[in-house]
Amino acid sequence: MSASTLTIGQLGNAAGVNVETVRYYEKVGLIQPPPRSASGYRHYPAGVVHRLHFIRRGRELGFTIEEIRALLTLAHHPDEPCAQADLLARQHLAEVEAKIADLTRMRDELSKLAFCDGHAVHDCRLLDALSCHDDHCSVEAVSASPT
Amino acid sequence: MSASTLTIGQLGNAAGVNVETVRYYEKVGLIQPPPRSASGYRHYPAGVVHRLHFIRRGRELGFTIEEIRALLTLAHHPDEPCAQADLLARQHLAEVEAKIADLTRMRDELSKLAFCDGHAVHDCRLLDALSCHDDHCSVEAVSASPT
DNA sequence: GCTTGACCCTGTAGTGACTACAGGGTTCAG
DNA sequence: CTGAACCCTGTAGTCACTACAGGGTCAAGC
Repeated sequence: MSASTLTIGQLGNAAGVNVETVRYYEKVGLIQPPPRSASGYRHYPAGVVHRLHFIRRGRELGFTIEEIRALLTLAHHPDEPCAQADLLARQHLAEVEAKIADLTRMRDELSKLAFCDGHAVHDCRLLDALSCHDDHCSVEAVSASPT
Repeated sequence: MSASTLTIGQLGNAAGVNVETVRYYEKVGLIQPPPRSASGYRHYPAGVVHRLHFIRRGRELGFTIEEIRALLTLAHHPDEPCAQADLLARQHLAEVEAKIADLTRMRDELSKLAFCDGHAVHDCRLLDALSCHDDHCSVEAVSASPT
């Protein structure tokens, strides 16, 4: 093999990305289909490591594939203003913050009801909290369902 | 229709769950297939509202379908100790906390690099942060890929 | 030259928890 | 009797991979 190119395994190793994932990124168009050897093996120019690394960093920060596609396009036009990249980052930050708020609510509710340490089920705070105590439905209604 | 039973739409309304989702829960075995009318319509006993509500609350707290299945089974045995429900809740709380930690790291990284407000792309902190600055790969390597 | 094991290929199906049709049938009020 | 609102089944789509099945290729050691 040529010294200046990489097999898909070497590329994956270099960028910290699974081989299957590299092929997936090719399929969805995040990386170009590389030249092939006579036997059909992919041979990547070394620069692709950088692109793949960019993609991985983006994923680690929680950007979607589509957002990364947009960011890569922006990165190809270094002289244009980066207002769009800015907007993407702001929107993404807002989404992440919303998810944190969601999970924090969950955590607070969960830690309120954990833990009863071996009571019988009919006293369990968790199962109790999940159940409904309106007049029109009773615990028996749940328990009555056959197993 | 009998006054004591509910159509799937009425059930969904009563428990705050989408009709399609009710059918999905039946398919995966969270709720029993109800009796059908001559024309094939599902007719639910009123108690199912309670069970569906239990499921919805569980989902809101982030439990998976399989966890809810286990909790429902536990709820059917009110005289056994609830150590297992406890364990599920503890594990789930740990997962939620791990997710919060993950997202918080993301948020911190994101808010560090947002926002450059209209600089050109080659100065953009976001794109810069995604890029790699090791010797073996250059920004040109990314920009060189055709669009 | 042959074997062995590590690597590579394609294509498909699975994950979780729904959601969104397509293409029909039923019910009921006006 | 008509039309809207509801119901049915079954399939495919979502997202970002991951896991095969069932092959082919390559390089090193004997």
